[in-house]
Formats: sequence, C-alpha cells, structure tokens
Amino acid sequence: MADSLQQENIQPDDEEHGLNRNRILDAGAAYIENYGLRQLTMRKLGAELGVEAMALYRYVPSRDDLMDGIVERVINDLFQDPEVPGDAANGWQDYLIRLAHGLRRLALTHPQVFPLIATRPPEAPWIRPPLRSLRWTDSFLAALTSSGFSDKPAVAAYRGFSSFLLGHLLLEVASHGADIGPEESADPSKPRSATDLTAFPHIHRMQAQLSEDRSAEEFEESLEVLIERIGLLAES
Amino acid sequence: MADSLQQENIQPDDEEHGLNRNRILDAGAAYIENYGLRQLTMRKLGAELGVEAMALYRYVPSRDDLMDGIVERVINDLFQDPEVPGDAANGWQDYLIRLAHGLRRLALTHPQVFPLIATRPPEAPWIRPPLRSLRWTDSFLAALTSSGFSDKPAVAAYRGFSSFLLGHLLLEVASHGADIGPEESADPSKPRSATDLTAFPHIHRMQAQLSEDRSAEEFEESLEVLIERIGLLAES
DNA sequence: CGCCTTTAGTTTACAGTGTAAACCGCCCGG
DNA sequence: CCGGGCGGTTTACACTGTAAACTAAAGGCG
Repeated sequence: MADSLQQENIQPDDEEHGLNRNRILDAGAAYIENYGLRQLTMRKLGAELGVEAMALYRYVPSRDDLMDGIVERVINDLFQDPEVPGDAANGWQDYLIRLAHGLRRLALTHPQVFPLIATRPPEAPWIRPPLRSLRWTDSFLAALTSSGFSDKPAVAAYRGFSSFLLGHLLLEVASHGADIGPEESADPSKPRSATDLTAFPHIHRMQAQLSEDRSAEEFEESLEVLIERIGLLAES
Repeated sequence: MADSLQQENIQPDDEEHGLNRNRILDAGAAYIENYGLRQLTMRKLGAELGVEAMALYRYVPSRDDLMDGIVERVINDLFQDPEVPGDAANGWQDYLIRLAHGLRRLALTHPQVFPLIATRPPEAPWIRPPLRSLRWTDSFLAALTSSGFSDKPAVAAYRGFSSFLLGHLLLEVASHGADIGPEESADPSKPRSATDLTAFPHIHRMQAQLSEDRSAEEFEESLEVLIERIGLLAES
C-alpha cells in the first residue's frame, strides 16, 4: 500500500520505484555509512527499500556478494569523478596525483565502506586494494606504459602506489572516527574514560601532537615522495 | 600428594586442563588461522576447547571482546620476539628495521588474524594499526626520542612507519591467499575460472610480472627509503 | 564433621541471522 | 481466455550471540 507520503529517499539513483540491483547496492552502501557494517542485514536493508528480505535475493546471490557488489559499485564511482582522468594525457605524474586524490576523496566520502574495500578478498591475486578492479588496474598500467614506462617498472609503480594508498587511507579513515565496530554513534554515555597514561610517559607527553590531524599534509608529502621514487624507476 | 601441592604459580599461563582467558585467546587465534574468521563462533570455539559455548563468557565478555583480546594477544607476541629490541640501544635505525621485520614475521605467521589487527577499531585515535597497543606505541616513541628525535619528528616517524607497515603487510598477507572470505581452503572444485583478460590488454600482457611475488624485496627497499626519509626528519 | 558460599561449567531460552523452498498475485503475449 | 513467468512474500530451518537459571564440585570455617 503505497501511501502518498513517501519517506525521503537518501539517494534517488534510478528512477523506477521497483527494485533493481544498483538500487540495492547503493542502499547498502548508504546503510553501511549510516549504521555501520555490522548492522547491514538482509532484512534491515530490505526494510529500508520497503521490501521483504528475500526480495533482495532475486538481484544478489548472497550477503557476501552483496558486499562485493557494494565495493565494486563504490569503486566504480571513480570513473564518474571528473577530476580523475582516464589516461595519462597530461603526463603520468598528473594521472597519479589525480587518481590518488580521487581515491582519497572516495575514502573520505565512504569511511565505513572503505575498510571493506581494503579487506575483501580480491578476485585475483594481482588486483590490489584499494584500486580493486581489473578496469582500474588496467587503466593504471595503461597510463604508465603510455608514458614510456616499460612493464617491470609499471608494475613496481602499481605496487608502491596501491600499498601507499591502502596504508594511508585506511589509517586516515580509521582515525576519522570510523568505528568498524558495532553500534553507537550518538551515545554520549561513554566519556571515553580517558585512559590512564601515566604508564606511558611518551604518549602522555606527545598526546597533543599525536591527536593532531595532519593526514592531508602527510598525504601530499608522501605522495610526492612516492612519485619521485616512481620517476626513478622509469629508466630500467 | 599431588593434590596437596598448591599451585602458587604466579604465572598460571596455561598447561592446566581448566579454562583460562589466555587459553581461549590462543585457541581463538589458532581457530581463525585454521578455518577463517567467519567460522569463529562461540560454540565452535567452545567445542574446540572441550567446553560449552557459554563457558567462554566467564572469561570474555562478548565475541567482539574476544576478537580484541585475540589481536592484543597476538600483538604482544612481539615482546617475546628476541629479534625485536626493547629500546634503541643499537640506534633507531636498527630498532625500526628489527621492529618492522618482527611485525612482518608476525603478519606472515598469522595471515588470517592480521586483517583483524589492521581493521579492528583502535581504542584511542593515536594508536595506529598494526602497532596497536599503547605499550608498543610508547616503546616506539621512546626509542626515537632517546635517539635524539624531538617530539614532532618522532610522531611524524610513527605515522609514516605505521602507514607503510599497514599498507604493505595487509597487501602481502592478502595476496598470500589469505581469503578473509568465508569457507573453503581445500576445495579443488574451483579451477580459478581464468577470467577472460582480453578486455584488459595491459593486465594480460603483464600477467607474469603481476603474479610474481616480490613482497620481500619491496619490503626491504621501501623500508630503507622510509628510514632514510625519517632520518631527514630528525633535524626539525 | 556439617553447612555455606564461591567457582566453573551446563542447560534452557530467545531474538535475530542468512537463505532454501514454496507460494501468490499480477501483467502480458498467444 | 489462458497460462506462464516476473517480482515479491511466507514459511521454514539451521545457526548465531548471549541472558538467565541451574547444577555440581571445591574450598572456607564453625
């Protein structure tokens, strides 16, 4: 019974009110972002879409595939990002920088989904999170080789690049209050208990610096260093 | 006689046939390593220990705490590692190198547990996986400052170090067949389906290089570069 | 010794999970 | 008109985490 009062849809992606794989995937991503990964349940997601849990199974073979679909879909958003070029027309440095920033943007937009991107088992051993799709991997390698890299250094660059991104972004996202954990977001009953740091004098002393968020600058600097290092790889 | 002797053992670590928090934690880590994270269930773990599921709750408040306990316990194995020094007596470079190798050893010994180490929500925002304990963080900062680093560069080094380790080790462990996924380990019914790579010519061409496992060398090289970079940070 | 409290583990119970299988109403092409 | 399939629901089941009640053995202490 569809009463005229429609609950506000967070992401009116596709127009039809019927179900649809992409609608499910998007709703799943949104749900994770709002309530955390642990809360994502077939029944709850169904309810979110105004449908019974089993209805989802017509479009998604299992919960695990649902999650894989979600990460795939989120990753493919990168192709929509106008700041991320499809090839290295402006040089490989430009390509890498823009790709890295695109991924960082993506991670910060989906802080709860990102750990999923990072740790879901890859379908092939050579696609490395967070790049995570044959399409992107190929695009990356194409960009480098088209810029004069030969195969071996291109692969080396691919490895260094993904490793750097994974480490940095996972940590940035985790520090940004991305409780992978279960529940509470707005429960002020936990005053964080201010753990007793007397046993850890260095942490205690540097607490200010440790709490400071320098992720953005660190990202830029490390990325710069990485690119420089990749540049050295070019001739070999 | 045997019953009259009292076990005033200060360290009742294990050995007794009775239950015990550390026994549970170790069994949990072993179980994850053997059957995968998804299979770790209170009942199954109980069965493994010859006990009913609910018995575990006397030593562990919940499944989530069980997992936190497991990662904590695994991480603390590092303190037992004779190759990893407790301080920077032989210089901070030596300390960092040995610590990094210790962590890599740990990751490779517990490939299934490591993703857990990497992604469990940290108890404080400044402890960064995979170092992951106040004790280790403080030890790290102590080592650096005792070697003449002042606070800011020490923290910067801490960040770069953890970020590098997390990225590299997570990827190395993932590529090493660490299916975070659910089930099968010895099911040969999946012939890997040899995905059609004609649409991805670069991947297809570089497949050999991509499949090559150069983790160890990359680890050494990147670590070296990182340390060099940290050295530059020292004066500031 | 008898009794009582504590400890260590079990039993029972329940709400919630993923998903297989059967079911049902509706639209549509013949 | 009719039958078939498409899209969704109902029912069912094995399994999960965990609260609560229970039981049996082990000290402690008069």
